[in-house]
Amino acid sequence: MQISSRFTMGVHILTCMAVLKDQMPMNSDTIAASVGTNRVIIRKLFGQLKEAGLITAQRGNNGGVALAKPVSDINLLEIYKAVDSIPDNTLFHFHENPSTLCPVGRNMHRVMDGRLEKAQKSLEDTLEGMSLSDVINDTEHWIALQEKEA
Amino acid sequence: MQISSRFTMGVHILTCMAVLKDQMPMNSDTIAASVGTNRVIIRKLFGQLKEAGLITAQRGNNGGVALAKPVSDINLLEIYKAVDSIPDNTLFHFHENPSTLCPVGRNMHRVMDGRLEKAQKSLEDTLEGMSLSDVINDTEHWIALQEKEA
DNA sequence: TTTAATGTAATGCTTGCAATTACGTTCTAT
DNA sequence: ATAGAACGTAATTGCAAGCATTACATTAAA
Repeated sequence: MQISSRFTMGVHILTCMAVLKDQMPMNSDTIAASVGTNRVIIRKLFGQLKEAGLITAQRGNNGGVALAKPVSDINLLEIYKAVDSIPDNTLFHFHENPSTLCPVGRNMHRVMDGRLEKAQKSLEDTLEGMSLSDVINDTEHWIALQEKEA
Repeated sequence: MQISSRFTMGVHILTCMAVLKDQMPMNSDTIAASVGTNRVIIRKLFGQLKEAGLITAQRGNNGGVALAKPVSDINLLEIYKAVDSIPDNTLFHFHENPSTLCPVGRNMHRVMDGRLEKAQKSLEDTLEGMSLSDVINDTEHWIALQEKEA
């Protein structure tokens, strides 16, 4: 199985908010158009990003969302954890009913759980080392190049 | 989402084959009982493990499966790749239709693809560094402890 | 008070996993 | 030869999750 696209959508949302800041306040319609999905999907993600303290949201006329902290203080792991509701240390799905009678089945969890945690942690550590501000810089770099060409 | 339990089942199968080697040749019924699933599930995994060159299978009376190489030559990444059919570099599911009109949407793939690959690779590198023989040793260690207690 | 925005409940569609039944195929032992 | 044991595989079902969509509730500014 794959990790859901909510993660890349979450990064996309925050990048939009930073790069298109002259269009603030951003709303779910604008972002949904950029992401290519429905506004309700975006609003659900707003809720999760807000919950994680990454954005603030304002209802009402001229409402919309805004970044809650400097983008240099946000890393990709935070976004991943905010939107991809995988409980801790369960990226790998263990088969549930190994036999307690078989000496191998009886010990599989004991033997494997630590290894699975370690594998998951290396993925998460890598994401943690990636800053949202770098993603934004790269995006702006490409936009600048494309504007020069045009 | 989670990575399917086929991975942990695959490790379980190979561990059974190594640890319970006095019961060879192993068959799908015995292993299905240890894993706690149906024999057809196990046979499908046999097919994938065979495809990956990890085991051999013999039909017919007194058939069954056997390890195709020394367990010290098998690492957990091989098992993962054998059974968890995630095409290369697609552990993360990217949202499919970012707008080409929006300067952010237009560049999301360019900016993110390399980062996602890198994150996936750290998970895979960690699995690659884990040997099946270590898993088997740990399992046998626990079995020995439990036999001493009894 | 109108309007624009988020929040959320309900529904449907699709996909993938796991389990199961049933049957086909192959090989050994007698 | 043939009976039986084993893998191989097709078809079906149940179930859960993701994503999309519609509809409506709530909020707040102009």
